[in-house]
Amino acid sequence: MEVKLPTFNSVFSIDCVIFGSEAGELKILLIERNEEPYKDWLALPGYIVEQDESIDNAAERILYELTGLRDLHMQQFHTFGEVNRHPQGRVITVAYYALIRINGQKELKPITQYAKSAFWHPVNELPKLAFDHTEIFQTGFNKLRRRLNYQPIAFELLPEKFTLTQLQSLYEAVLNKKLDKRNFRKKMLSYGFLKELDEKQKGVSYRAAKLYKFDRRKYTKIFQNELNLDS
Amino acid sequence: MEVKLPTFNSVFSIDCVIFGSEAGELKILLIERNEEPYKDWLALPGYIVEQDESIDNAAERILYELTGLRDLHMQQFHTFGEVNRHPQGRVITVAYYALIRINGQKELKPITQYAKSAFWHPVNELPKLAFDHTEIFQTGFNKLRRRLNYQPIAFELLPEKFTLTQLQSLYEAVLNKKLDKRNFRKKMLSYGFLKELDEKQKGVSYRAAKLYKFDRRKYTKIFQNELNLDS
DNA sequence: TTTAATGGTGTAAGTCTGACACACTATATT
DNA sequence: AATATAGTGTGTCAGACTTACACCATTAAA
Repeated sequence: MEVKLPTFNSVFSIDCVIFGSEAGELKILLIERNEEPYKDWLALPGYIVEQDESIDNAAERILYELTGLRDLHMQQFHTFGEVNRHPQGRVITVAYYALIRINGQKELKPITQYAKSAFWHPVNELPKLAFDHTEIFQTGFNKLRRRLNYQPIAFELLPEKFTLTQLQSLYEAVLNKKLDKRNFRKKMLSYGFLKELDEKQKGVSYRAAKLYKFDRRKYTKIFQNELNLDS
Repeated sequence: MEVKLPTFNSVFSIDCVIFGSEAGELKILLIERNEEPYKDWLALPGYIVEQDESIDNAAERILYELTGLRDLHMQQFHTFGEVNRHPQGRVITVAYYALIRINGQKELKPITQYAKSAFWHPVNELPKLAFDHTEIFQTGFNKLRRRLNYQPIAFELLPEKFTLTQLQSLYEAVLNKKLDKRNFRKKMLSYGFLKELDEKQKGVSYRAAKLYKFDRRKYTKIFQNELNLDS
């Protein structure tokens, strides 16, 4: 005896909380909606999952179609399933987040008509967002904070070569508190996955700082154990 | 101009990974399915979400209907959205987990016909489970491990009065490694949320151990800050 | 009374954390 | 050439925490 699946019971969608950093400031990727409901509002990039794609793939596709960005390593962090999240019916959403270095090369440009534009916006002074996106953003931001405490993920946000001061500012922006310069440097260097370069910062009108880069091989070696548990 | 929601695109369900401990052994709650597909297989308690209930409510309802247990504090930990998880079509599942003390009083008894029975099974030597439930269980177990490292959640699993050795055994079962007795006791007691009782263990044929209970008020006070970040 | 089984306890070495202040250097300005 | 400016780069100490490690105490049963 075959038993059939019940008919579909929900609309299923993805929202993306993408953090970037630029000019020492932590930013988040937003789009301007071009569709009702909330037409013309700002929102997190998000859309509906297709029936024949996994949610991880859907997240990549949707982000790409709405913003032009691809190949980020997004991770889901929470699923929002209240009944009245969407004014027109039941929608359940898995939220993903990722970190990325912002650089001019990667152009932000929606592929589909559903977004008018995509752009980076500072995480402070965030405007009102469509749907429950403010809550989704907050949850994602908290997740990022907690994670930063036990995994050095900040490198994803920085250019390839960076100074220790830049790294520290980023930590301070995410954790929202001042850190002690000497202790911060001591600790970061003690991990052993920062590679000191023979280069210095350029174009500054004061003593130039040494540049470092992130040694992913050493990092992986060191954080192997923690990562193994991370599924 | 009104734009309608697309028609529903998925079946949405919940699975529950419920940990309990009994006789010093860590166990998980399973059901015997009474429905195709996977009729007669063992599985995690799980079922389909209704259109008019939030996923958190759905999780409580479903667990109750399949096992008779209620009022646990479940938390979602991951959403499974591969395309071919279910042999009959697209199903997306949010997995929840919770900890509970097993005691004889709470009878396990399915309310609905969808489960033949519900029972506790040791987490070691787990049999093959229906669908991708083995993977869901593993992910949940890893989550539990990581969480135990920064929150003393083990109390949820123990009877009201317990000995330090019982507490330690539970930690060892979850973390899957031996701990040093003296260091473990020192550390647990140093937190200050264990209340020493004037009672001792009974019915053992060796020196009886002191009983302790968990002081939830102090615990909350101490872990307030960490919890605030935990959304 | 002896045995078997588990309960209960302290110390020392090493590691990590957090607090704290000043000289150095590159450029821009006069 | 001298000086101002702005951020770079560095060491130490105290306290807290972590880890390793071994033996006597108590109870019930034989």
